[in-house]
Amino acid sequence: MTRRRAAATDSPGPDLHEAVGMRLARHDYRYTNGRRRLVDVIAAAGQPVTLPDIVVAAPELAPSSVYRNLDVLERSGVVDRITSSGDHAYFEFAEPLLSHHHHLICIDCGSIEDVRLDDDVEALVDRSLAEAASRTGFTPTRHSLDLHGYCADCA
Amino acid sequence: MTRRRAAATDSPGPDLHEAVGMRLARHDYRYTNGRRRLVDVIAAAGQPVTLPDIVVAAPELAPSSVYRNLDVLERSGVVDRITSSGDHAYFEFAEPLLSHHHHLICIDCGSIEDVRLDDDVEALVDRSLAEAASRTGFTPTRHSLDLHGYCADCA
DNA sequence: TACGATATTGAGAGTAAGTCTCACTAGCAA
DNA sequence: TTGCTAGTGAGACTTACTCTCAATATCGTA
Repeated sequence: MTRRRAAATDSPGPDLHEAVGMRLARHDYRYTNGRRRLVDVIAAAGQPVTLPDIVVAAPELAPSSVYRNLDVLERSGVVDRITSSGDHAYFEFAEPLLSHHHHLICIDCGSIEDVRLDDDVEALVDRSLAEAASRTGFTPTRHSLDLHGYCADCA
Repeated sequence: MTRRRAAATDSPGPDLHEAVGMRLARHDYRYTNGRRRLVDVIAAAGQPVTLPDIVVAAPELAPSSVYRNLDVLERSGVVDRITSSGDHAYFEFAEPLLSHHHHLICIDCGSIEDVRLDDDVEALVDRSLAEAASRTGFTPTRHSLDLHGYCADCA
């Protein structure tokens, strides 16, 4: 409600679309108009979005296509899927399209907000986790450090 | 497959049932036979379980009752729900019934394994998160630090 | 122990997030 | 332009989970 990662209303720079296009091409996917529009909506939101958020912001996008394209974007490393306890999954840009951060997840209304930590904390967490994972033969790709509780509205 | 939190096959001590019973009573819930059986199954698994896991282990439990009782146990602070990208939600005992730990989540098969970190890492993470949360008016109840990647079987 | 009030149970119907199908269209290579 | 393949969209479909309601178990009280 209060914070925005950046100016949320203006269109993203050409660099974002270029980066997305390259990731899609690397996986032999085309960067169609519908996918470009979807990327625009996610960028404009400036925070994790659900499918209803997307189709409200861009009613011309067919829900079935949005679901399919979110899957394509996830496979291409453009988008991360966040599954909270709410009804819908949330989506936001993956690293490094979005700088590393974490989430404040409201266990009442299910809303998700972004938060960032100090670099040295991140480094320590990564080292500790990598060490613990290697003991069990696990190959990590990313970590998610989320805080569960009540948002300002639900407290 | 390899690790077990404790002897997984024998029945839990009376202290677990006592602790669960107290938490239920605090929320005006009864500790019925079905709920006791459900707690037994979760304890015997020694790792996060899904609804199919539960009804396979205890076919006498009706799925609708298991869902309802998992909800009751979650409200009472007995159980935590873990929503991964897989089809089913996972459930395991909440703290302090189970000591603080984190998860290795396989992004291929959806399996979830437990892992523990050093206390000083935990303390640092908690301090950093609490500080970041207080800035936005968020009231934290717990944190979840999960590692996403490929398990030994899917790597 | 018996009884009354109420929480819980279980079978099945219902809900809805997300996936699949398939005819049609857009994008790319030659 | 032409042919081939990837992408689209409307709607049917799947299924994890919730809701309903009559039957039953549990608990406090006498």
